[in-house]
Amino acid sequence: MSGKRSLVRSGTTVDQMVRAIADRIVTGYLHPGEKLDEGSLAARFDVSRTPVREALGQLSAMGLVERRPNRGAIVAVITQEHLASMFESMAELEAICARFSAERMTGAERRSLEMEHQASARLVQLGAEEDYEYFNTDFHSRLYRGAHNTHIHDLTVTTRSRLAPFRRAQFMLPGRLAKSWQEHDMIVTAIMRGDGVGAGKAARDHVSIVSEASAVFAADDRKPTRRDVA
Amino acid sequence: MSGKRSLVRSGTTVDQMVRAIADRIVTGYLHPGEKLDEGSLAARFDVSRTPVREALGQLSAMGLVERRPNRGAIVAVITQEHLASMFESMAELEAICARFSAERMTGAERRSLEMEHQASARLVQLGAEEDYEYFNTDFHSRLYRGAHNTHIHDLTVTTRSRLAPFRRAQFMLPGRLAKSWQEHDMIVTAIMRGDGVGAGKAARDHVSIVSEASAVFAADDRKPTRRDVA
DNA sequence: CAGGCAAAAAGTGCATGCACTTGCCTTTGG
DNA sequence: CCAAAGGCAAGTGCATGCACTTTTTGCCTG
Repeated sequence: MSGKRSLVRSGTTVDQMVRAIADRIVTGYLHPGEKLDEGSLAARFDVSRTPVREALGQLSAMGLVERRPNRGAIVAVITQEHLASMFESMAELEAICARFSAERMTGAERRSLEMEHQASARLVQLGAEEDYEYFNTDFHSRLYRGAHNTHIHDLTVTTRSRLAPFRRAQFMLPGRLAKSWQEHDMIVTAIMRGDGVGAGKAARDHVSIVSEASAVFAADDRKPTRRDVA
Repeated sequence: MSGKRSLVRSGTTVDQMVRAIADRIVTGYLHPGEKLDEGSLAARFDVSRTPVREALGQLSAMGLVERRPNRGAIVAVITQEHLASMFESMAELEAICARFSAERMTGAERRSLEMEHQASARLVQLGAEEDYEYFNTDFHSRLYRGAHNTHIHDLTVTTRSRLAPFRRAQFMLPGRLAKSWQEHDMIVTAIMRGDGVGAGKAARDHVSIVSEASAVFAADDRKPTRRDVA
């Protein structure tokens, strides 16, 4: 290939590739079932096929990509059933995190959780979709960290990221901000009074509702739109 | 490298390498912190470094291996804290599986679970450690499958395999077979009567007890024994 | 004799090359 | 006109080579 690398590299090239491709999958820029040609990807990112191959291997280990021996890689196709199972798992994982958070969060964690949560009420009033989404991610991250269990944290984060492409559906639901805030409020309240069971239940319900919304949209999202490269 | 491959290959070479190395880690043949030199591994399995590198990348994505850029790979070192978090997660995951199993297992699944469980009582009487261990694995697999949730199933299986090296400790505990059987019995009974909450609780306790036993042994398991290669 | 430095050795990271597999398209015999 | 065969192009899988980074070694100096 030519001489210069276009991107400034922070980690290794392979890491960059993993992040770049994973990002494109998670954000829905690459669609399930879409072919991932090593050569094209290599050219696209101006690296050789070797790091691309390694990246695809890792993504395949993470479940974001499917690899058929000798037949190339595609963005992992998620069946309706598997999607449902992931949402259900997510609900359970969030429930665990919320329960543990209620039992284990430090005083500082609790205060900061509640403060941020109260502050976010303003975003709801303003209807600031995007800002609220940002807060929402942060809110859930707090629950995951608050569980004080690194492994659950990891499982939850990766499951959540795998669901990301299917969550954007809920954006369109009317009144979802207010509803989401209400549900968060249930969780926060339970956590503040140290009610693990209540927090878990509230968190599970919260995810379940998102899940139902997303599943509806996901169902007719099967158009094979290709938007490959510049 | 020379010409012949020593092993008969079922999948791709990389897959073989992943399995081979993962197996050596999970079975404890390779110790946490042990250096994984690409060249040596390549020579050991008679392949070039390329597939070894890819395998290490995937294992790193799975968390079995740690990779420091430019500084090689080592078998993932699991801190006491992370180990505890994995056991705790395992307890929760098993609880979910048991709960779902109680609610969702088909008639056939329930019958076969109970039959096998009853049959295993004989292994306890005989003190057939190894056979019981085999049954035990099968028993838990049934719970994971019985949950009818592929994602939870996957999370549980991979977490379990990551804990495998630390579970062998419990082998030495006296009277553990009978105790384990009793605990299984609690789970089975709850499942048979469709008591999800009860099954979950019983499963959680079951794992917690194993966890405590293992943690004790794991604590003084830090000797850096090397048994590299032939 | 410890500390530090430089050169060599070891080992990683990526690019490239080639053999092989797969999919497709053409051709040919029925 | 269809089906099987064959060949071609595209693409994957692995080996090898080289540049670069880290680690080690051996020597020198204070």
